[in-house]
Amino acid sequence: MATGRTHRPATRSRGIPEATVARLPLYLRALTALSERSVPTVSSEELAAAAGVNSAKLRKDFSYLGSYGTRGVGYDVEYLVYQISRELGLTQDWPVVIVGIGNLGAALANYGGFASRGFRVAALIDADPAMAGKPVAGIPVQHTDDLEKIIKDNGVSIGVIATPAGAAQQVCDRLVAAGVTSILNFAPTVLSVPDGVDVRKVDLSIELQILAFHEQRKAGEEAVEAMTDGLPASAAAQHSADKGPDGDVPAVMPA
Amino acid sequence: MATGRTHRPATRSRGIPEATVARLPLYLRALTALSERSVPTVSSEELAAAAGVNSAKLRKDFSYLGSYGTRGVGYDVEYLVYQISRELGLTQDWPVVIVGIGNLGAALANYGGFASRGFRVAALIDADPAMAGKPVAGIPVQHTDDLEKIIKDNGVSIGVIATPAGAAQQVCDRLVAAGVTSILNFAPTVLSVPDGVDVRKVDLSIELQILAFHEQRKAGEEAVEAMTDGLPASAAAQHSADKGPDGDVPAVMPA
DNA sequence: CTTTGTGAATTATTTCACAGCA
DNA sequence: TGCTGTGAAATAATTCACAAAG
Repeated sequence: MATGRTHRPATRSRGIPEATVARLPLYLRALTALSERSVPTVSSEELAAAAGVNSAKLRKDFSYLGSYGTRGVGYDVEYLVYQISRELGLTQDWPVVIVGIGNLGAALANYGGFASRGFRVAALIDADPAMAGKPVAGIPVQHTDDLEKIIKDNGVSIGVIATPAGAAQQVCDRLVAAGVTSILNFAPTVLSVPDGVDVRKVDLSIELQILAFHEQRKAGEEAVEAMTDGLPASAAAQHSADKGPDGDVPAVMPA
Repeated sequence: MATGRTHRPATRSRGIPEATVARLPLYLRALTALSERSVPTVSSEELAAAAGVNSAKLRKDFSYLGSYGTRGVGYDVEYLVYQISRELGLTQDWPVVIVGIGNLGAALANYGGFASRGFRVAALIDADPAMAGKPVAGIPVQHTDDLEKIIKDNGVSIGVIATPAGAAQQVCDRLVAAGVTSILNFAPTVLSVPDGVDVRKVDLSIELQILAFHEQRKAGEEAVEAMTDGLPASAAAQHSADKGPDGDVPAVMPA
């Protein structure tokens, strides 16, 4: 049973829709920026604009968390930051390991956003013996042989895979066997994992292909542009750009 | 009307659902692998397994493209590769520029997956004068001052932003003004763009936060595990892991 | 008078399940 | 027979639109 779960719509519910969960980080980022500017409260309209969604969606999203706003006023920025952080589990420390310290792995290790919110790079792991001991982003790279020990010693439950595609599944299997239950995969491969393990993928190549699809369509339409006939205007055509800037569905990366 | 569009369900239709479009690259990758192994045909069941989705979804997805399979047999690998490539617009060349050649930008420039399928890194652009002229991945970095000229001279319609968050919107505005209509944003910011411009984002930080959310839930459930009572087991919790390996919704990156 | 919170309506996506073609 | 293609049913997500709280 995929991450099993019993389920129950009953009572209070704790069933936050996946689509909502995916937007919480966006709200949190916008709120953090407001917090840094010492803005005390914000309306759903303003916050929605900052996060690039519409206000109805934002309010509905927040309604799954509880009633944290004040009618006629808006939301208390600090309070919301705390509530969302807690909901996302960011009030605790999450040690993360990055496996595969090539160009991308190094870029991820150097990426600041990590430390900021609950995440801490506990270790960098690479299969190349020549890399062992060399510091990347101030952290010494360790050899793959010690992967299991590193995971266990640091209590790591989240792993980032930035290896070549060919090595990804094997690395994934070892991470999972060692106790990792969440994986962020940058390798252009579909990983298979047992139930209870979450995988998210980031794939540049897929993203570019999706853009190419829409790009091609734009080009084709220029030609058909004229015929704005009054017929079945049919097909909605929502793709990305919802209202404003929006970014949308899934993500991807190299392929 | 996001990216405008007139549309017409009529006749053949050309309204491929966004969720389907997002999966086509996955199918294409799996098919390409089969093609390299000279596998002539594949069933929806096999291909679905390779792509990490279920076969009903795959067949439904393909049904939007047309009837490319043979009942009782399956799909011709080469033919499907061609059809999907064409649908995604990969049979043409897409010059791409990468703006912001830091750790990440360099990693992207070095990333092989680019060239493979229709995409070509036409130029690397950075604001640091010290970078100008230095080759990264064999391509000389050019200065931001020449951004507009580079876009126009190369007929670029897809831009990748890998700058710090603070510079992203400005770079985006210039790209759009110069003619770019599709943007892949790696900077942890919401970009605003005019209608007709597509933006997709890749955000490491958001992905990690989504994983943390599910991770936290897993931990919480261990405690409640026992009480499989018929009462308010509450919280649904369908999150990721669909059936098999699946990878799911949106994607993200640095924050 | 303003802005939240939320049922109800709408739209999108997934899954079922099976008729029908090769 | 085996497997595709697809209506119809089931789920999920979004948007509307408004009552009610401050």
